[in-house]
Amino acid sequence: MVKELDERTKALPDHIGWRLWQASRAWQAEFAAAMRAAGHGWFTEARAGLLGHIARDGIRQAALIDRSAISKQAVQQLLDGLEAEGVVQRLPDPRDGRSKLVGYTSKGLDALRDGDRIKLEIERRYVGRIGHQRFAALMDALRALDTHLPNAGDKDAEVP
Amino acid sequence: MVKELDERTKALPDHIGWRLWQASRAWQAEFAAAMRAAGHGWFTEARAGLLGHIARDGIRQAALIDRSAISKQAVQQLLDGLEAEGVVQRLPDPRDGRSKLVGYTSKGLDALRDGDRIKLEIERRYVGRIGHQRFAALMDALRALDTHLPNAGDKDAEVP
DNA sequence: TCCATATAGTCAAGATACTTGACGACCTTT
DNA sequence: AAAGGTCGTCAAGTATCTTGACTATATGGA
Repeated sequence: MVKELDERTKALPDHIGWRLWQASRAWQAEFAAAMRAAGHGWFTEARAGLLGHIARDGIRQAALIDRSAISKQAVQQLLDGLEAEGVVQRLPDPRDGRSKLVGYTSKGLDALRDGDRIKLEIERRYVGRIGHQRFAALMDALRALDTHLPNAGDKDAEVP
Repeated sequence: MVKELDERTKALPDHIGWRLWQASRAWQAEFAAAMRAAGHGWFTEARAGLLGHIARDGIRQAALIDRSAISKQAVQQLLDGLEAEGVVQRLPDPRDGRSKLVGYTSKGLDALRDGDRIKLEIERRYVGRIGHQRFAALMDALRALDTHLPNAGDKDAEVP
């Protein structure tokens, strides 16, 4: 009946949202730490979320805003930071005077390569922990869910 | 070969971390929106993350700090906000003059009840989307992973 | 062609959610 | 009772994200 032990062994929430949140945060933290340890000190979880939407061959900034679940101003500020770090660059779109094309610098592409390696390492560790079968089932279920988020700054996002 | 269409159909990342992140963010957004719609306007995702660690019968603040993956000052500030909203209350620990016991007010317990209902609704929708079997496999794999995070402000968290 | 309207990006200001550092109050151990 | 650890707090700063207002460019009719 020791109170201290009680508190440490007390049951945590055990529903899908909680489990997803815990797993996601743990993965992000592990990945970001490994990236920073690999020499990419500019790497943060917020920036990672944005970079995930930027294909290797670049993307129009407006399309990036569409895909991200954050406001266009937030995207802009993150891009400002990434550009200042020399990870991405914004070039004028020759086909549209309003538009900017967001692409990686060579520094950015280097980071992507390290990121791919780290992802595989983490994945291997996960497979080791829960087995191939469970891991495959996890990916399968997550793909089937195919969740997507509305854009924060977009008032009409609810209308299908 | 329309560029616009290309950008919208271009493949997103498809690794475990990305999928977890997308699923987690979508769940959180859905849950928080439903909570606010249910009259709990004070509900935010950051606060939700903390409340998840507070059992119905309360917890010592120090234990809460232990469990959360954020600094003790962050926990404190979130508690300050929740206390100001009348959701939780901090009482002195009769057994330790330094310690505070964090517990729910009746308003907080009301929110927990609504939260439980909303969780089940979302879960039902997920099961409808991917089927019982996939959903069970998802929960099973996430439980097996049993991820946990180190505390941010704790320098010695790495030492086992 | 010219105007109305929509789209792309930016600038500015502010809120929220964190961080590190310093500190006072209390407990425990010797 | 003195030393050192734990618990909570105060203060200040940073990163991330929001809303609002604005400019420049494109588009689609009248």
